[in-house]
Amino acid sequence: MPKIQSKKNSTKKEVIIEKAAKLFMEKGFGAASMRDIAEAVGVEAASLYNHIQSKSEILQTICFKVANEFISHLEVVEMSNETILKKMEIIIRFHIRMMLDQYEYIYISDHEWRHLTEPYLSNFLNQRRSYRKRLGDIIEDGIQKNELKKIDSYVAVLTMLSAISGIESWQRSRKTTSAETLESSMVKYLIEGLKK
Amino acid sequence: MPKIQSKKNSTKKEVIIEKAAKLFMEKGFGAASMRDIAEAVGVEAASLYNHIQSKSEILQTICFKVANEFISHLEVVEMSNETILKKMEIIIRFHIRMMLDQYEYIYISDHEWRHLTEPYLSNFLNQRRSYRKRLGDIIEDGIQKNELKKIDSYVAVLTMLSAISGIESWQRSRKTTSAETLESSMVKYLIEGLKK
DNA sequence: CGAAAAACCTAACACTTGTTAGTTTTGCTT
DNA sequence: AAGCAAAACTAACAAGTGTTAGGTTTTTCG
Repeated sequence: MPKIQSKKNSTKKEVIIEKAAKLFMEKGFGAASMRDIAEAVGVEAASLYNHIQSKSEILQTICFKVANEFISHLEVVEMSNETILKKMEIIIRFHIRMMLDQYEYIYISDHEWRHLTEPYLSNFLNQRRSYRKRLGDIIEDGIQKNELKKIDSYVAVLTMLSAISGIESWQRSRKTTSAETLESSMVKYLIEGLKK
Repeated sequence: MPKIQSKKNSTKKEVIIEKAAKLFMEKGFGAASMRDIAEAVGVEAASLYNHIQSKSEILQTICFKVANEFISHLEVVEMSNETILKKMEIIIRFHIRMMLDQYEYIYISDHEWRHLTEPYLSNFLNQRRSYRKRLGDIIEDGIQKNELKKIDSYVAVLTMLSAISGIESWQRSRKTTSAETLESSMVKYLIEGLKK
């Protein structure tokens, strides 16, 4: 029977990854040491290796967990019977929500993937390229159906995605700008620039 | 008389910073070692210290060079007699151009500033906050003058800036998407979402 | 040329890195 | 209470970190 940890119904491995994520975000993957992570978990560095195989594995877990969530969601949207505009809105909202709910994981997957080692690095980049391609296809579909402004679909995808994933610096002013304001304002900005 | 280096009319210090920038971008500030930088310059690690004071100084130089360029430009735009919409377009175009011309420096200033040490870190963050505030003020001015859509100005600034600074991944597909296409498509996207 | 200055080199420092080995403690099941 | 496995510990490793000291070569310039 799998070992279940005290708090939060989470494995110790999950606790380690969670604490590591926070540190990777604050100091960067390279600058956050195993001893830092161990201290955050409340244990000696060597003890971490009872639960994980390497520092790299932590980064891999985080990056692919995020990638898989986005790909799964995209699959659902692609299959759905919504208008193109609605599809785009759904995707944008999903990205913003992910950013708000799982800020640290998303941040790491966005900024620290460079430190992945092969073959994980290539794998990750392939998945990302494919995701963007499929998003671009949706937009081109929308242009052809005359639902969207005529715009370079690749640039539009990049603009959209980076606009959303750059909300990092918003995080600390959560008090002055609520999540709802952020989401609705951003959707408004990003969608009304697309609508014909 | 100041020492002038062989190629490109640049000081050796500038060469070091240039090479370091490339490495900081590829591997991150923490993972790029002085010995890596030295090798790129074609010299031993210790010799670097004839031209710079520390690894930190390189990062500081890059971050504040970028910050100053943006602030200077903003000052000019603020003083000008353009419409608000035109002002925003000028700023957006400037950001995109900077991204294309000085990709490495901008990338580092955007992503590696976390590794600045005090008091430079606080200083940098203050400058950034002030820049965004002033950009937000322009937008609010535009809303009041009925030139722009009614939108949360802070969210708009963040959306705009992060959309632009996230073009990192575009860099390697320069062949398929020209700089002109990128700039015009992006301006179209970002401006027409603002125009009333 | 000859001297001063600038730039470079080798060697070393004190410290941190990820990780392994071997041992001891913890906590559950019989 | 005994036994067993999981998980913690201490100690150490080889390699890499930024940086300094001191000596040697190269460049500059009168």
